[in-house]
Amino acid sequence: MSQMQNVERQLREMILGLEIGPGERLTERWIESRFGASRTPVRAALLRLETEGLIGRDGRGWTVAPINLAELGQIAVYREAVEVAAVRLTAALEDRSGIDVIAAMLDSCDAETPREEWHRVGMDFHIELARLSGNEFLLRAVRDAMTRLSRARWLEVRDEKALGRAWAEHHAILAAVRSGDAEEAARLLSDHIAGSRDRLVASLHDDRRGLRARGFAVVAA
Amino acid sequence: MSQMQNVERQLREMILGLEIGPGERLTERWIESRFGASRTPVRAALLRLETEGLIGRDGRGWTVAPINLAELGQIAVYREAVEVAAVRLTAALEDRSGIDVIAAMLDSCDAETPREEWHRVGMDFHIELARLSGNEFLLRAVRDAMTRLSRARWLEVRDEKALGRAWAEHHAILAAVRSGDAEEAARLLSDHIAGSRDRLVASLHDDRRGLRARGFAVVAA
DNA sequence: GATACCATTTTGGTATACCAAATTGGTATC
DNA sequence: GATACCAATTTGGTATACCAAAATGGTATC
Repeated sequence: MSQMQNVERQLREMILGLEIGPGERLTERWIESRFGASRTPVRAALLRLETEGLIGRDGRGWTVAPINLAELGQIAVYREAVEVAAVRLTAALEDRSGIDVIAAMLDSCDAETPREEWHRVGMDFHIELARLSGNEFLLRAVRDAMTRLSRARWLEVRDEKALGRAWAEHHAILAAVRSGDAEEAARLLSDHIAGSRDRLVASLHDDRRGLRARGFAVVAA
Repeated sequence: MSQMQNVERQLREMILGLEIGPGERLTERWIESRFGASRTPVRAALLRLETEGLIGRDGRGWTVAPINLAELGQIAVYREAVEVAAVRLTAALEDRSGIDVIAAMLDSCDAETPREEWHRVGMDFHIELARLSGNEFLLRAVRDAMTRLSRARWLEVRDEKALGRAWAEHHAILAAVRSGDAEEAARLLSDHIAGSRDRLVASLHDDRRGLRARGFAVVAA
């Protein structure tokens, strides 16, 4: 594990965990002193985070990517395309063992589970489902999309009922995959993604003043 | 245009143009002397090319990505997902002017057009069609897929008849988009991509000995 | 030929100096 | 307050030195 990878991982965690907020300036010298690394691995880490869309350029300097409401809609279209393609492949597979693993992962979440874990499992459901497709490009696309959505999903106000509904939808998708019904799985997944996007955009839009009050950059376009 | 961007652009061109062949070793010091740059911008350029899938790691060193026949199949599935999603969005648009630009681009190719231009326009057709969708993620996915396919498509043995057929398919897709028939456009595009993949894989598989004789790394998995 | 050993060379990770470009903050003027 | 000017500071692009890890090639042995 090189220094570069360490810095990249830690920065990613700080950004996704909102310790460094959307829109914040990032300077190489700050990162160096923060992580006790020299400029070379820091710069390499920044380059990699840039390609993940977590940071971008502001003039010459670096900033953390803002929460972009318009982008959420575009990502939803993108994820629907790649996730549905993946779930069709997965539903055609004979080996169902991977589905059981995912179901167990979903079931590991209960009333005692911390919110962070619910958040992670909710995203991993999609990533792991795509992994079962065996298509590396679809997997990477889904993982990329979930990373880009991670902060927004975390900021979304969700109650127990919403979580319960999402989990029920997850299970329904798994059931369709398990029974080899690719059309049904695709339809359920499409609906799930669309519903998820609508609730997400509405929640963040309603709460944008509150988010901005916390210093987060929230942009509409 | 920084040194890093210059090195990245030139390296990409050399790789896509097969001046540096699939599987070849790349060392930072060679690149430095080749382009008269120092290590820092060279390393940054390498990192970026790595995320584009054009180069990868061989142990600690760098190599140009091989021609991977299995990957071609996976990319085809991926491109179908994202290109079809994009063409559906585009077919729903009221503004058809972008379609005319693409049609004109296709028509710019004739018997006098050098092969390089046919190659570029053939790929740009897909990229520009995706651009019309207005979805940045779909556009980037299509561009990424075409970049990864570029070398293989160049190496594919194609005669005038094959090119003519591909161009007719391009025009048919455009016509469906122009008439707002998203289903027809999606179907035609899917068929086009599947046909294209089958011919590509078959051509490269048939010619793999010849390619290896040229020093190109061609792998099946 | 195959294998082991070892000295030498190569290579990528890192640290740091230098410098131009950009930013910031203070001051003056209206 | 708004605007202009400018010195000081900050910041990222680049160059280069250092070093550990990896690779290479020669030699010895079976």
